[in-house]
Amino acid sequence: MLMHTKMAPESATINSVFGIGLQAELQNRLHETSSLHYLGAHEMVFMEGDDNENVYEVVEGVVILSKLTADGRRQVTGFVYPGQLFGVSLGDSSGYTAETVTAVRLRRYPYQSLDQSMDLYPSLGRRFLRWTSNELVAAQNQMLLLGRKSAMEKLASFLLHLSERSEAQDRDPARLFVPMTRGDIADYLGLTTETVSRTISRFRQLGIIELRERGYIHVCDFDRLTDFAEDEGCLH
Amino acid sequence: MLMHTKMAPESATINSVFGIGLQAELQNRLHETSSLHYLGAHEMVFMEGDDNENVYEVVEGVVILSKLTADGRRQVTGFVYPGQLFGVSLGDSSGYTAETVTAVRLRRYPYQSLDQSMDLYPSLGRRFLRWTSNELVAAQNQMLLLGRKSAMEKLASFLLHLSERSEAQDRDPARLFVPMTRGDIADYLGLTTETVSRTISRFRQLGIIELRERGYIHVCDFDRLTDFAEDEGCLH
DNA sequence: CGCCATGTTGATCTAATTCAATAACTGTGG
DNA sequence: CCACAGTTATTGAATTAGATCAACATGGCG
Repeated sequence: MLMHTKMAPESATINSVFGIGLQAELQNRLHETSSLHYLGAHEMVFMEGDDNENVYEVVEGVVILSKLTADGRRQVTGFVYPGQLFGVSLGDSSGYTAETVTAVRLRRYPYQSLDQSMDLYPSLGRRFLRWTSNELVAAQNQMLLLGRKSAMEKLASFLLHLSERSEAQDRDPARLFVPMTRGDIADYLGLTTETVSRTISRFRQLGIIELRERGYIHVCDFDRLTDFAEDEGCLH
Repeated sequence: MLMHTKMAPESATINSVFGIGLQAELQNRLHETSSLHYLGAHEMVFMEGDDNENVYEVVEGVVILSKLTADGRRQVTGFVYPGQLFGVSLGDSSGYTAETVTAVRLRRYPYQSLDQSMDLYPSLGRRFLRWTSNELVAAQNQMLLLGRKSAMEKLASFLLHLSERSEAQDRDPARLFVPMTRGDIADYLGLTTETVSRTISRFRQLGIIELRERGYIHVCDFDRLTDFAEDEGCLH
C-alpha cells in the first residue's frame, strides 16, 4: 500500500504526549518496545469488547473512537490526531471501537511495557496522568455540548475546535481539514447526517464558511462563528 | 451546625480511591496534609473559574459537579459519592463548579502535597491514573447517553446506575437514595425538569418504580427497567 | 461508464421543550 | 402549632427543533 503519498499533506507531529521533555533514556526504552503500523482509510484498529493490551499513538492521520448501543446507535467519543494517544483502558474498562478515518501511521506500545517503564520513570506516569486529566476536561466539555447545545452551536463549536487543532499543528486555522463523513460528525455531535448537512449549508448561506475543496471547510468569519458557539465560560 | 444526625443514614465509606491497599506510611502522610470540612446542603465548594489547588474526597454525602454555558444553561457532569474524588484539575483545566447536594463531610488534600507524595510513592500516581481512567470511561458512557438515548432510556440508565452505587455501598439496590432535585437530574441527563418528572411518572404508572418516601425511589421491576436502559454493549 | 457511498434538500412527523397552572413539601417565624 | 412564602414537583396544552422519510445529486473508483 502506497499511502505515503496520500498522507503527505497531513503530516507533522508536533505536541506528542510522548514528545519532547522525556529523558532520552526513557524515550529510547519506549521506542524499543513499540512498533510502527500502517493502516489504510476506514480500517478497524480494535473493537469494543476486545481486550486491548496496547496504547496507540497516532503518528499521522486521524482515528475515530466510538461506542454503540445494543441496537446499533453510535456515539463518537472523539477524533484522535497526530501526537495523541488512544487505547488507554486501565481500570474496569468498558471499551470502545477505534477505526481509521484517513490512512494512518500508528505507533503501538504494549501496555505491559509502559507499566514497567512507569515504575522506573515516574515522569512517564505523570505525563499519562496529565494526559488523562486533559481528556477528562475535554469529555466534560463534550457533555455540555451534547446535553445543552443546539445544532448550530454544536457545529460552530466543532469547527472552532478543528481550527484550534489546525493552528496547533502550524497550519492555517481558517482551512479546516475535515476527513470524516457527515455521519461521523453527526454521531460525534449527537445529531443526524441530515441535520449536520443542513447546518453546514446554513453557515454557508450566512457567509460564515465556504466549501471550496472537498474534505476541507474554509472559515470566512470567525467572529460570527464564535458567536454561534455560545461557548463554555462563566469566566466572570 | 448539627449535621451529624442528618448525615447518619447515608454514611459508610467503602471503596475509597485513597482506601485500603495504600502503604500505611503513605496513608499517614496523606492524612497529615489533609483537612476535614463540613458543609450543609446546597453549599458551594468551588466555582468554575476559581483556580482550585485541592483535591477533595467525599467522606459522606453527595456533591454535584456542573458546567455552564455563557447564557446560563447548565450541564451536570457528575454526582460524587463517598469514597470518590473531585477537583483534580491538572493540565490546562477549564474547570467546573462543585456544590453540595446533601450535608457533606469532605477531606481536602492540597494538590501540591499530593504531587510530592507521588514522587515518593509511585503507587499513589498509579492509583490516580487508574481513577482518572475510570472517570474517562464513565464520561464516555455519559456521552453515549446524552447523544443517543431517549428520555426513558436516560432515566432508566440513571436509576440503574444509582442502584449499582447503592449496592456498592452495601445498601438495598432497590431502594435508591435520590437527594438531588428533578432539575439536577434533568441537567445531568440533558433533559428538562418537566420531562424528568413525566418520565418518572410513566415508570410509576408502568409499575416499574414506586415513590414511597420522599428522597427515595423504589425499584419494583429491575428486568423491565433494564430493558428500557437499552444499554452499552456490542458484547458480541 | 456505471456502481455505491456520500451528501444535499424538501416534506412530514414526533419527542421533548416551552408555557402555564396547580399541587406538595420545607422551612421559618409568630 | 399553624400560616404563608418559597422552592420543588406534577400535569396539561401548545410549540418547535431536530428526526425521519424520501428523492435526487455528486463524486470517487473499479
